[in-house]
Amino acid sequence: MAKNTATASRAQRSTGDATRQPTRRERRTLRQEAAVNAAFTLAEREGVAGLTMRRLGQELNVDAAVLYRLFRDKDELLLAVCERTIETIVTEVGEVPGDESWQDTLRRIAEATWQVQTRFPAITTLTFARTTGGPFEARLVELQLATLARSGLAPDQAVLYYRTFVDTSLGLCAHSAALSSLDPEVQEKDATAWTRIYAHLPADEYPATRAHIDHLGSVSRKLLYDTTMEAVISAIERAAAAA
Amino acid sequence: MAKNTATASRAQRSTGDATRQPTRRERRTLRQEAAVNAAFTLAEREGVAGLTMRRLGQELNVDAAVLYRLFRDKDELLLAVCERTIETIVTEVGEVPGDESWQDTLRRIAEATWQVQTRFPAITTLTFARTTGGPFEARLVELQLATLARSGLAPDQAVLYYRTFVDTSLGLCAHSAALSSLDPEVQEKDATAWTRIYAHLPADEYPATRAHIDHLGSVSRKLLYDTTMEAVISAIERAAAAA
DNA sequence: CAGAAATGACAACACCGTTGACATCAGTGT
DNA sequence: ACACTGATGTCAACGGTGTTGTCATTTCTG
Repeated sequence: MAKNTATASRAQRSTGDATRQPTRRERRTLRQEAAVNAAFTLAEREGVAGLTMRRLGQELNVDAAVLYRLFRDKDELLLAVCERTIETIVTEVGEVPGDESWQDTLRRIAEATWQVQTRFPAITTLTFARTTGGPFEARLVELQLATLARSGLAPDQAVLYYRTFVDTSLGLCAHSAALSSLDPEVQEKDATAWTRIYAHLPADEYPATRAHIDHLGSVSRKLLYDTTMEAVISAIERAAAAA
Repeated sequence: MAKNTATASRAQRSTGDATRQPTRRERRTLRQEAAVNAAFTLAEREGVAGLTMRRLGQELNVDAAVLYRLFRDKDELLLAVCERTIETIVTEVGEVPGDESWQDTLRRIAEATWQVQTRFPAITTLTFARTTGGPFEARLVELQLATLARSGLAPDQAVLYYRTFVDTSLGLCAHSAALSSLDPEVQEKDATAWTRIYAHLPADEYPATRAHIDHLGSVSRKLLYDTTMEAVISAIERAAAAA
């Protein structure tokens, strides 16, 4: 009997009957998603150090111990947050037109990754080096490998340049996110370091620094990112042409 | 009179008379350097989370409170550690032969950065996004700008590609270091994810992943790093040729 | 309707960064 | 030689962290 009702309500869920109250299991995942949502808003509002289990509980009007019934520990919560981030990237990438060149598809992915990093720097800092093994991660990997394959590279080369592309993008996004996640005062100090410190170095010992001092402060992180990703795409083009 | 003795002992220090006991100020910097040294060994032995003020004090056979007389807070200690890391990189770069091409000098710098990151992944993870404003950082910036200038790029372009080079190198090194700094069990999980998860995806929905599965596990991080840095150097070459 | 499962609140543990109070010792000026 | 000032070290404490266990209460199920 128990099995029947469970099966029934699960079948019901797939029909989308909204009047029926959700199963226990459904409630559980609903609450997990609520926790992930709250983690996003909390981390971006309070910074990297502000995302603690107690404050997350506060955000959900619930004791922190409850979170340990939804996630084994904080790390598992972060993995769920990470998977959600990847989902956001996949959504941001959207549909790839059939006639789009593989170069433009890579550009589209790089742009989506950057946009998401810009929107959630604290989350990016906390999760950029993790692997979720979740469905959205798998979809993104598939899209990237399929795109690289379109360049005509042999499988081993395609994999090499896939990882080059991904890790370069991730590394730069994480770097930018880490800078955005520092204390505002430290951030200000770093930003003005060029004019505060480097402009006053002795010109005889630091001629190159002096010669370039006017331009050092005015390179935007986005321009830098685009320049690097174009360099990687060019490298892939040349490797594909050689094959 | 007080001033005279102070001046005397400082002059003495510069003469290198080892029999004389050090000034208070010298003792202070000696202890600071000892703390930085201990921070390195402790962080690499116990991991990122193992570098705490209390344990660092233990390592030095001293109460943790003493450290707050050497550094204002943990962040200032980390900045000192970071400057020391840069010093290590500068040392690793060594003397640049006068007839070396600017490309090879960039390769030399990239290699040194990678080597140091490999040696101290935990420290790299803790400090990669910081700016010290210290003397070794200034020297490294000067060397890199001077090298970029040798390519013949105009100052604004030289600065753009200098930052592209640096941030790409730093981002990739930090990414690698972060992976090396995860719990060994998590690290193992991530490393085997390709065969554990991706090899069992349905082939009809994930054809590209399936087609490349044999190669996915066998890309070394160093090869990936070298590939990216060569891509950046090629981009600089093309930009220089266009100018 | 009784029993089992889920949920929630609370206290507690060990550890963290950081600060303040106090004792001790070394070096200096008179 | 002595008093004194400043550096050094020890200890306890504060508020915070991740995490676990206990216990009551609610909710679902057989």
